[in-house]
Amino acid sequence: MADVQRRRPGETREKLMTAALTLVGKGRHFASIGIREVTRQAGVVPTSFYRHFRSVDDLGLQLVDELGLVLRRMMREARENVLQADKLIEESVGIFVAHALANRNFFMFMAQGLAGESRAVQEGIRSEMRFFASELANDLRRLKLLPHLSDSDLDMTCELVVRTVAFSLTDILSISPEDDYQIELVRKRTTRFLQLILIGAGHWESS
Amino acid sequence: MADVQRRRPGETREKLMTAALTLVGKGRHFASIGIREVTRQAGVVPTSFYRHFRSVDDLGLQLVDELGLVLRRMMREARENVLQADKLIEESVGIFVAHALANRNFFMFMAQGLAGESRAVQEGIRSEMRFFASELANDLRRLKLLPHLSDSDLDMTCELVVRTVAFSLTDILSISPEDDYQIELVRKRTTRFLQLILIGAGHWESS
DNA sequence: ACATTAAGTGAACAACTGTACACAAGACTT
DNA sequence: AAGTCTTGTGTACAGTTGTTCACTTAATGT
Repeated sequence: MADVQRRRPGETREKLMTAALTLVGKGRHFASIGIREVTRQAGVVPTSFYRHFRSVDDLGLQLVDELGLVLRRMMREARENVLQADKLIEESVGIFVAHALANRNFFMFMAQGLAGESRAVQEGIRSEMRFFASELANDLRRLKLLPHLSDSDLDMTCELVVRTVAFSLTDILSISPEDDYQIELVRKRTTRFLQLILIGAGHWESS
Repeated sequence: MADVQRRRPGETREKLMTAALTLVGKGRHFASIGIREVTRQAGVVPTSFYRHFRSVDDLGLQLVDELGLVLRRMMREARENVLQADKLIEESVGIFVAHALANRNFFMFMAQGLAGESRAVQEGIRSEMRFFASELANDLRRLKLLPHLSDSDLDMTCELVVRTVAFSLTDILSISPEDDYQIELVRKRTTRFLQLILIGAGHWESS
């Protein structure tokens, strides 16, 4: 009945994934979302879900993959726009905040997943963060900043940077997106956090 | 029927709260826990729940209060045992890790709540962290460490310290509690994070 | 000593959940 | 042109959920 199957392939799949993100964006926690709820939000019959995902956790895993793409886009933009080293931190934080606001639902999913129910999702997000940190370390190495640090100390520093920024996510996401003033506060504070860390790294002595 | 009401007052209430924590400890996310599930775990009839809590979120709020007590106990122990300033970080991290392992469920609840479903719980945990950070700042002020920092810069530093430690929670809690080796790794890494931050604070110039 | 309250119980119900099954029709392969 | 695969649909069902209600009994206050 109705119009069946004149959609482009993968459309329902996308609809289901964005539906899940939408629910998360509305304040629901991913762990408490059910199959019927997602399909309802997506405007699809519950059975359709199984055509694309084994379970909600499975959908979560595929969301992590897409999250990886979002993070890579952000990284690329940062690399293109951050030119002078002296404004490096400020600009990077700015780009991060902008992306966090633009992809609010995605980053909410990320923040939730760090202590979420599914071990696999948890590990996936953690792994994305590690990747991000190692890329950051490569960039800093290439730019010859912090040249006195050993590789492992540089890795440690970048790990700490990434964690600090990730924690700021929970700040940003708990603010109403229109509250520019609060957002600005978080931006400044995060910048100072990173400055503090990099000053520490500058004076760190790799034994 | 059965033996009714020869328990001491508040016993069922406690049973319900520990039941919720137990479920969290078993890997469930707090946001996905229902009333019936809690009462089942507590060995109590579903209706009893309403005698003590309005909803699961309400129970969560009361858990946050108890979490505050746990954190204060930890703080006290740290204050009593950390004597020489040079081992301050190492010992503090050690005490933290020990408490995280001893009160695993509580700290899991805390980690979950930071990006949880209930706004109130979220704000509660955040507020506990702020309190902790400000107490830490007071201690550092009293000990005359970092005397060159302005009050607000010291606050910022302590905030960063607390966040870093809190993030380590997700590391610790994702490790099997018997895996001493991995725990030791997290302990060492967290210690280095804090050392890096404090070195940064040592060279920070409050404008 | 008696009335009130606090804290427990069991039965009931409508709403919702995940999942299985049989079916339809466009898309792809040969 | 015919057959297979993929994707979407509707129906069905047993199990679970939150919540209400009427009840019992120990504890408490006067």
